[in-house]
Order: sequence, then structure tokens, then C-alpha cells
Amino acid sequence: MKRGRRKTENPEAARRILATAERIFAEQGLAGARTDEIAAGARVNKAMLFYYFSSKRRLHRAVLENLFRQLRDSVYPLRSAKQSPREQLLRYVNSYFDFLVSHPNSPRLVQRAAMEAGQNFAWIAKEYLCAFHRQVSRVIEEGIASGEFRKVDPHQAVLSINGLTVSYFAAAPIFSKVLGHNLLAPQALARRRQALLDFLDHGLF
Amino acid sequence: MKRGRRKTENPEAARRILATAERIFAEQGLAGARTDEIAAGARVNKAMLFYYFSSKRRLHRAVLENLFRQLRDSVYPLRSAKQSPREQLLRYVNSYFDFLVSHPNSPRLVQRAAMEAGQNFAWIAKEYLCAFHRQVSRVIEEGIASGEFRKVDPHQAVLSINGLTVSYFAAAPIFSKVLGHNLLAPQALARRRQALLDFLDHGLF
DNA sequence: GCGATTAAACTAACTAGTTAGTTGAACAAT
DNA sequence: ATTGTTCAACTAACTAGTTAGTTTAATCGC
Repeated sequence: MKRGRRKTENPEAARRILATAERIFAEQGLAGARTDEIAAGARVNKAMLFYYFSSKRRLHRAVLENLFRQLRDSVYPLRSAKQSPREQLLRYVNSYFDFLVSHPNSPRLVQRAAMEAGQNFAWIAKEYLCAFHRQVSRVIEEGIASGEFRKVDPHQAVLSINGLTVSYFAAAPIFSKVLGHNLLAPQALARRRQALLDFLDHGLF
Repeated sequence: MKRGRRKTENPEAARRILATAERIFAEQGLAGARTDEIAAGARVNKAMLFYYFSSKRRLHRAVLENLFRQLRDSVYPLRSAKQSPREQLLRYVNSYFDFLVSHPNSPRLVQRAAMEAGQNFAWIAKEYLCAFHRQVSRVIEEGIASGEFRKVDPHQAVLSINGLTVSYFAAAPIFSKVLGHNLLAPQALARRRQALLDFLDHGLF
């Protein structure tokens, strides 16, 4: 029998660190983020980062894992009901869009990780991105087979859909500044979703 | 009359530094790049970076300026001849695509700079991106007016075209690793260009 | 032509400041 | 008492930027 205080299953401090790290890593990147800043943002002693997450790299990895887990849980149920490929694809794009809206740090984190093209992201790509890619391209293949979609290269289509969806959010901060109005405001988001679905509608179906 | 050694018009060392910096900044970002690594890569004493470019930040800025100047010079002549909006747009997308192929560092540099959403990139966005944005959206407006394009939100369409074009190149390194074949190989690029134009064709026209 | 002069190009060694990560002690809950 | 948690202070390694001085080559007076 264990004596003394038992380990908290999900310490408040660790959650705060993770949340702050997500924001700072999204803003500054892995190299640009400062552990002191993360600690200060989480209102926690710096040593706590290393107590809970061992190293900056592992913290970064934990942030990505956390994000992709949420992404999978909220977007993944792709081929559940008896839906047509078109419905499946639209549901996928819509829920992906919703996810990006509710997780504003995610696009920049993922973009950054993808660009690093390095050691610590390859496994995530294998574990999550590949699964998504396969799922979506299968839906497209089915749609083509059933005559519902145009004859497109499914592989390319997946990349197009992805770029079309994510790039808006990744560039939103700078474009908001330049264009003078907030691209992440509800109205702007509604317009974007509309345009995205419309574009897809004519580009694919 | 001036005595002593004259200034070299375009010093070999400075060019090597700029070229290496472009690569390293694209790979590692502004914060992740090491001045020592850039100097070593350019086979130059580290002090030369500061001799020619004053600081890491200014070097980074010089890299971006250099890139955008080239981009403008090779892609900008958009509304020159008497071409239909459709032809103008296709020419723009094609030459942009060509530029990305011949400048493999550019997408990651720009993506990174855009995500920083900070002080040092805002001016570039104002100086170059805005001009591009205005030009392209005007072409789209004309296309809609002449009935050649579908009735789309020009603003959104520009962002879509941009995302569609750039995101492929930005993500190419990691996807090449994951998918197991080089997305920047000539064959893959040809397929991508095809898919991009096809998608645009049906999405817009 | 030729040595003296001057400014540009370059270098090795250094510095001041930063940063990820550590430590050892204290605290709190069982 | 024991164990998970928190903290202030510390350190070893690193990094942007400097410095003091050397080399190279163009220009001038002769």
C-alpha cells in the first residue's frame, strides 16, 4: 500500500502550463519560446515545467499530442453513419473548420511543426496526419466511383482541401493587421466557411 | 578625389551570406537560426554577418526583401497585355507556381514571417502582399463582371488561391517524409500544377 | 613604374547577456 | 514520517554581437 500523499491525476499546475505553452509555442515557435515566459504565463515556478514535462522539447511534444488527440476526437468520426461521400466530406470539412475556430493556436502550431520537417514531428505525422489523409482520400475515391465527384486525383484533392482550410487560419493574424479588420471575427469566419464550401462544391462535385 | 580601395559593388561574401541565411532561416526560423551556423555555411567569418548586415534581424529582413523583390519582378507583370481575366489569372497562378518551384525556401520563409504577425513583417505585408492582393482581386472582379467567372467573394477567392498554391510547398518537406516520395520532384510538381489549375478551373470559372 | 597612403575586406579571440535545466530545502497532505 | 509539490537561487552552456588588429587592393604623388 502506498503511503503519503498520492499523485494528483491531473494537477491544475500542469494544465495551466500546457495551456500557456500551447499559446506561446504557437506565437513564437519551439526555438523562439522562452521557458521563463511560459512559466510566468502559467503563474508557476519555472522548475515546475521540468518537474511535470522534463524538458522544453517534451513539453512541446505534449502540446502537440494534446492537440492532435482533441482533433482526432472531434473530427475523426468520419465514416460512421450511412452517409454519401459528399455528406461525409462536407461533415469533415465543417468539423475541421469548427475545430480550427475553437483552437486558434492549432494551425500555427501544426504549420510550424510541419515546416520543421524534423525528428520530433515525424511520429505525429505518421500517427495522425497519415490516418486522416487515408480516410479522406478514401472518401474521395468512393465519391468518384459513385459518380458524385468529378474525376480528380484524390491525393491532390486532400492536400488542396487541407491547404484551403488551414492556410486561412495560419495567416489570419498578419492579414488581420494588414487588411485592417479581424479575420477571426464571427462574421468573417462565416464568410470564409461559406466561400470554402462553395469553392469545394464547384471544385469537386 | 577619394583614395584607397573602392567598394565592391556586390561582394561575393555578402551574396554567400544571404544565400545561406535564406536556407537556414527557412529551415529553422528567425529564432531557431544560429548566426554561427549561417557563417559556417557561407564559409565566412561570423563577424562578416555583422559587417555587412548589422544584426541577425536585419539579415533576416534582407533575406525577405531580396525574396519579395524577386517575386515581384517575376510574377508581378499581371495586367500587361490585353488578356481576358481568366488568362490573366492563370498566368498569375502559373508564374507564382514557377516562382515557388525555383525558390524552394520562399514558402517557409513567408509562412514563418506571416505567423510571427510582428513588427518586422508588417511593412513587407503592406508593401508587397497588399499590392498583390489588390491586383488579383481586381482581376477576379473583372472576371465576374464580364461573366467569365462565377459569382464569388473576390476577397475570399484571393485567399483561397494563395492558400491552395503555397500550402503545398510549405508542407512538402514533411509530407515527403511521411508519404515516402518526394513531393518536389518534377513529376509530382507537374501533377500538382495540373490539379491546382483543374481545381481552380472548376472552382472559379 | 613604385612606394606610401588610405579605405575596404577580413579574422581570431573575446564579452556581456541569455537560457534551458538543476538543486536542495521547504511545504502540505496523508 | 513519508511523499508529492513548490520555490528561490544557481549553473553550465550557449549566443548575438564586439573589438582590436591584419590583410588586400585601389589611388596618388613622384
